[in-house]
Amino acid sequence: MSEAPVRRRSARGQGAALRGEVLRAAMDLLTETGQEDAVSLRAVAQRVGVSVPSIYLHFADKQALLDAVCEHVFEALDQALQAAALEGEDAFDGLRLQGVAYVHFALANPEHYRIVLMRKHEGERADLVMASSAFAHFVDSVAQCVEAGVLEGEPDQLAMRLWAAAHGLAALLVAKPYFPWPPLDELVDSVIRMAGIGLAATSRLGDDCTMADVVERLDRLRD
Amino acid sequence: MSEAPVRRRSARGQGAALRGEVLRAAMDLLTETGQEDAVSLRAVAQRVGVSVPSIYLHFADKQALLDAVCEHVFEALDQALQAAALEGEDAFDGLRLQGVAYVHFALANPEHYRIVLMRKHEGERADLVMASSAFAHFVDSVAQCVEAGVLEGEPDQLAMRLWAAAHGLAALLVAKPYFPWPPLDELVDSVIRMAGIGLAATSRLGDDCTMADVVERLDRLRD
DNA sequence: ACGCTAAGTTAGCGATGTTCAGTGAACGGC
DNA sequence: GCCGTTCACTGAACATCGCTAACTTAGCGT
Repeated sequence: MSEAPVRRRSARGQGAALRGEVLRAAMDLLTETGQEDAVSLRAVAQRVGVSVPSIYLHFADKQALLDAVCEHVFEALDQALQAAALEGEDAFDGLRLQGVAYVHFALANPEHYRIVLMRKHEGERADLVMASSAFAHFVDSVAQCVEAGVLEGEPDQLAMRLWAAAHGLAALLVAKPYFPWPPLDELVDSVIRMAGIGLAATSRLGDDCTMADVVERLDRLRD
Repeated sequence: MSEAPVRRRSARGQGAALRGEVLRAAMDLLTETGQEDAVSLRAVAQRVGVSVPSIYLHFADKQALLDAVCEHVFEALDQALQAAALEGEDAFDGLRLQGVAYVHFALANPEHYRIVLMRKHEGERADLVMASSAFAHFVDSVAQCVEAGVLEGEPDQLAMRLWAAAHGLAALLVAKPYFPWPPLDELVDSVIRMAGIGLAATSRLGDDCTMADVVERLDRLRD
């Protein structure tokens, strides 16, 4: 139960080395246990082979440690999205693939995703999302679709709407894993398409047309 | 600070009365403080004027108490959605209004919403969502749209997709209140319309058409 | 060898969820 | 009128949590 790795004290200038070890221990603990409250400072300290207060030499408090974890997660998410975007046949298809990749990322790292995006972040720590390049890159992708004429409007506003849809599915799947969901791939695909096509339609047809109006127009497309 | 209401012990057969008082105290504490961790068993007990272990006479553990709170919240949400549905001009418009009402409910009861829908519920406690009549009623509303020919497919599947979109926006607004959101009413309206119209389009045009395909068709509707 | 300081520890505080043994009042039976 | 049982509830304690203050140890320059 109790592995005491007997960590050697860092050399004189290398005090910051502990920071990296603590961070990695926290991330590993999170992925292994799969539940946030298993990541106690005592558990992290023991895994590193160090005493608890030593963590405070490099992180202001537990939340700061979790924030650092989140930063790493956001970078990984950013890379996943950028990789997905490149696979698309065109800009709009790239958007779709990013949506799918987004949900899959959340499913692959549920506890990380929860900490980053399902916790209440307020005040100074709130801009973690904005500070990440992931959101900025996604807005860029949306802007490409606007330039291509597929979407119309302000890219950041459009991006938020798509983000909401993707996050909704991701968050529900993470929070309610035992809900009787249909086969995942189908569900993800359908929700992402719904959002993409819905955004294209609403942004191009104007925001003031009624929903019934649009449905009527859809009828004419039937043939 | 410390109000000790000196609660009188319940009469012989009325032991269950305490359950109601504890439940109400927990709900009030949640709405007043606005943060979940302010609802400690000691805080609840003190507010009721009773000792801590007495709570365990009526709730298996703290989570059971929170579950009971959630049950009440779901009932209120159900009523809000049903009231909103009646305002719609038709079934599809009723769906839209339910979406708007859903997000507004979350914004009005952010901490309750978080506990119910943004926490991990697993195992036996997972069916809290399914057990609530709110979801069933919403599926009924979707079914009416299917019967009216506005949507096509299995109502419960369609309902999940709309739920995902609405929840996504609600969850983001609750979790990131300091994010630079655009004006709320516009945002909510646009996301709900995106989902509704997107679902109508994807369900009627078939799931296998490409997104670019649909966009091309939308172009023809321009005039 | 000495001193300074970086690097880390020991001990402890208050708060949390939870459990166990016990207490006092109300009721039924005799 | 007394007794035993049961109901409603309490006091004290445990383990764990985040966090802090005060202390110790190891390594560098001189």
